[in-house]
Amino acid sequence: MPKRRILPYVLLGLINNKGKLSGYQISQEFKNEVGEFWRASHSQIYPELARMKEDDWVIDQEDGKSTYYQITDAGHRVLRAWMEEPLQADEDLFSLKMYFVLDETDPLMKKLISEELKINQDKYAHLQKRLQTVFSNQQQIKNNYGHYLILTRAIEREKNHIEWLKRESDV
Amino acid sequence: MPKRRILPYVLLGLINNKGKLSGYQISQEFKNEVGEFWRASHSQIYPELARMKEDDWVIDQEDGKSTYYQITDAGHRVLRAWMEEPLQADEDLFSLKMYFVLDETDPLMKKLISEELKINQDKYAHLQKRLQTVFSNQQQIKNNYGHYLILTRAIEREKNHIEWLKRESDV
DNA sequence: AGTGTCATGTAAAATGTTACATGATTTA
DNA sequence: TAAATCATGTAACATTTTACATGACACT
Repeated sequence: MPKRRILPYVLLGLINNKGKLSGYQISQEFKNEVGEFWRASHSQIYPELARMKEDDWVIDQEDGKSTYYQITDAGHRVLRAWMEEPLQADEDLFSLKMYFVLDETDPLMKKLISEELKINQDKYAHLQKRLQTVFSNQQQIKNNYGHYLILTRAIEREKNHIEWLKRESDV
Repeated sequence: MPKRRILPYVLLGLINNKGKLSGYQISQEFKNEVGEFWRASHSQIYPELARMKEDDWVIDQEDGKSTYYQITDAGHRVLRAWMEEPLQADEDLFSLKMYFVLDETDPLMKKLISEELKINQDKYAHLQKRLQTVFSNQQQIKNNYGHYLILTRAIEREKNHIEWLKRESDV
């Protein structure tokens, strides 16, 4: 199975979040929070926007200086379908998809949190087991201290993330 | 400036960590912790190992079944030089480089921690400022709740990471 | 007049993924 | 004996980055 592309959905999500955006504005958006999860250069953005227009996911309007893109109904459906695809452990799309949820009462919010919680609880258990098997004595810690540090740190980070997810799912 | 490749250093680091590894073993290593920070398919690994052998970063020895690679003195110097390059805010190589530090007393350990601390303190301050500017009233939170959530979460995550780094730098 | 930013686009190069291939060995 | 895993390699395809290009406009 070929790996699904992410870029078009990111562009769609950004355009949807802001109402309308030009290619240049999108490239600037990647300097903000969304850039933590996904980045794209302008040489990817402009051709991608053209493809999305071809597919009628967006419509464009020029104002002489810039070309602005707005999402269509078809684009909305495509974006929504992507956002509702279940999270996969190896894709790490939680924050990105969450970023595109606008309304606090959208049930997708709770769905994303519970899926992410499940994934992270499994990951936490896995890391705990790894710690036991890889570092069963002091000598192994001493000889691979960096590995030990990042593994214990990963466990702490997962624990922290799980606590936050639980807090949020109870709101 | 062309972006430096990471893959050869990862392979070098893994080989150095384990003493000797075959291409297949390296591909299996990516299922473990290091896979959190970097991944490569076997179709990347084998040609890359061949290139590294060409450059005398590694030497190979076949045992009929597998080809094992060991790091050379030249390879050691290349790996060390890469590990000692200062961390950059946009590269996120802290955990990966840390993973390749074997000895608890290696001064590189403290260096990496202090560089990462500096980067993350700046990032923390930046995120705090973003929160103030982007979400200055309740309405903005309500209309972009996902963005608000991941931003506040990012701040908490940075805070947690900074605390851990401070704890480790005092050890 | 020169630098920086806005704004868009294409081309070339590098990098990465998936598919195609093969053969040995191990396990059920 | 069939399926799974070990083990390596190449080819085709997809994606991303960097470089090349252009022109307007604002600021100093």
